Amino acid sequence: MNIGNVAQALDMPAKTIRYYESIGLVTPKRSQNDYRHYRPSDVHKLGFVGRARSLGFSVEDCRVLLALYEDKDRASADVRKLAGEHLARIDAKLAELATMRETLAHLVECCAGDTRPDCPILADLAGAPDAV
Amino acid sequence: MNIGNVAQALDMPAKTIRYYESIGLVTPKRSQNDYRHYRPSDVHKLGFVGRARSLGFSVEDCRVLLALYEDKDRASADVRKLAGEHLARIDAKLAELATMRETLAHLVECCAGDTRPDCPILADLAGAPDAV
DNA sequence: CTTGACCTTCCCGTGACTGGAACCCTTATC
DNA sequence: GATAAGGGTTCCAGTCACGGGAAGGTCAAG
Repeated sequence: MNIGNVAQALDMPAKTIRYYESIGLVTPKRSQNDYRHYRPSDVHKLGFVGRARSLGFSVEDCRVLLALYEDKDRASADVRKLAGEHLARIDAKLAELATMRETLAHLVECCAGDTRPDCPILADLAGAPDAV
Repeated sequence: MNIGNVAQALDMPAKTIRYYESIGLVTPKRSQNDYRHYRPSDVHKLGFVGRARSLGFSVEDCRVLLALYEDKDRASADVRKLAGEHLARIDAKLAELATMRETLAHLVECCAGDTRPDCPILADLAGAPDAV
């Protein structure tokens, strides 16, 4: 398969696939005309990476996950550790975003949102300590 | 105030403050020795930006918010619109993260995490359709 | 006078791509 | 045979919001 077909099949930009090759993540063979030639196993790996990315794993995590996937003697504990750490990061991010959301939602609610200039959002950002 | 004092007072890296100047966000005067000299109003603006950033606003949003803050004839609706859009982005991100978290937490739970190689996390990433 | 803590500018690196330029290969059509 | 469309290739620059670190100027204390 050429890069375009792979891109279409996996719904992944060709640019991204080339990027993954540039960092040595999935390296296809080349045809005589220098086109990238993806075998089914390459396509499979790219799909793997795509799914891991959609779960929020970093590309470097994907590299490790791929290596574990290829290693038939892996310990599942290694995978779970990686995934658990990632889960913790997600939870931290969720908590951070939830806090932001609370504050922001409250401020938006309190703002009249009309033609008058008075605005509790700006007042808060300016450092007013009046927690309404 | 010199940049170091401001950095300490606002708990904001000096590098960040210099960066804000480099993009024209908060521009201090200079002393004779070419040191940056921050007046109280500059410090206030930096604090404003810091709080807006901590609510997740982009630096460009901060620029707009600062302009609105300085404009005594602003309409609060403009501020609320900006904040509302940002709130929507946060909600979208929250939803995305929550979905990730669900999937990941489920997979982590299902993984034995021992010395055996069998791992539902890898199986899922590999594209196995067995939703346990 | 020297030491150490500041400050300055400048440039490179981050993560994970995306956009675009300039150019090559293949196939179909006129 | 020329040409145009639609692939592919490389490389370079930009994104966002800084952070690290080098090379050097300035200032207050001992």
